[in-house]
Amino acid sequence: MDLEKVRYFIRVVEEGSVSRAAASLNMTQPPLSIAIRKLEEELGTPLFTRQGNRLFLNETGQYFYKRSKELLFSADSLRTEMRERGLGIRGEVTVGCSTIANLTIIPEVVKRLQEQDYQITVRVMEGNTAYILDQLRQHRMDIGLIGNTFDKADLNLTALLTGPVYAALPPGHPLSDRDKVTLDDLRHDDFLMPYTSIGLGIADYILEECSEQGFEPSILYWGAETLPMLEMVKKGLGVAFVPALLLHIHGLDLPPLARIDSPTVSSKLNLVTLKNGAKQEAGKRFLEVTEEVIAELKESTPPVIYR
DNA sequence: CTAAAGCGGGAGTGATATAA
DNA sequence: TTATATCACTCCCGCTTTAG
Repeated sequence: MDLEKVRYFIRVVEEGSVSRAAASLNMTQPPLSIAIRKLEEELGTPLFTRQGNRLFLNETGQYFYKRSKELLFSADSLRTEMRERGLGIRGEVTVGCSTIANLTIIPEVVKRLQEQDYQITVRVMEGNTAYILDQLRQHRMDIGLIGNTFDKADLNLTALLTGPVYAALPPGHPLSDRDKVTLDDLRHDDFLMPYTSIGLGIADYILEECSEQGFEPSILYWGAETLPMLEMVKKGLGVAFVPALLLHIHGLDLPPLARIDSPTVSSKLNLVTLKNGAKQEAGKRFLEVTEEVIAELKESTPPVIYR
């Protein structure tokens, strides 16, 4: 069904005459008469009853008029929606990230998108690097924010943030009043290590640094998530290692933290996308805002007070 | 493979027939 | 007289064919 014909029909109904409708549409009467007849033929039912040379909208026509108005309204909405999608004002973006990124960066990004009147739905899927890469490759995810660094032929990796790593110290630890510590200071502690599934992560840098300082740490636990490890620290089970980003989470009850004083031990946040993935405008907008949030994060002082 | 030519159909115009 | 239907015609757009 041709929307143009439907538009013509509506005009004929609203003007009450084919001739007047033709004049208001800046055309002559014949094609409009033909358009109405073709529409009736296509629908298989008359929309008007004809008395001599006059048209009167019949019951079917009245119903069709109501539905036509809805149809055109819907078509207009669709047009606007598609235009806004094209401009990146509207759309959906699926992001994979760690719990920490989801607690720090994502809320601020969503807040700004809302403040700027973007109608972008952000779908967040928390998970480890392997899960995020898998979802990206299956086109179920547009953007990944991950801590690990790696080199994969089909993926683009961009560094967004590099910061220090903090050692979370158990209650009563002799170094708990220190601002910074070296790994050598912790050589007799049990380590709770963040597991790296793919590429290089915090644990790899720690192991490398320990090796340089001539010892092999006692690893009590390997875990994928930081927050459970912090609970283990509070129970006095060992020392955990957390990225600087953690300090930007509001309202966490953290154990004493001391910065690891080392050039090699760092925490990163990388952006990962599929190299040949479709770049939709909503995704680009999300990234712009994310980069803005991260730039401000670098400048800001973490809200967490630690010793 | 690309660009021009050819072709057909749809939509429009103006003139006119037709009906109340 | 007025409004719709029909006819012959033009124009334009998009598709197919053809030539280089």
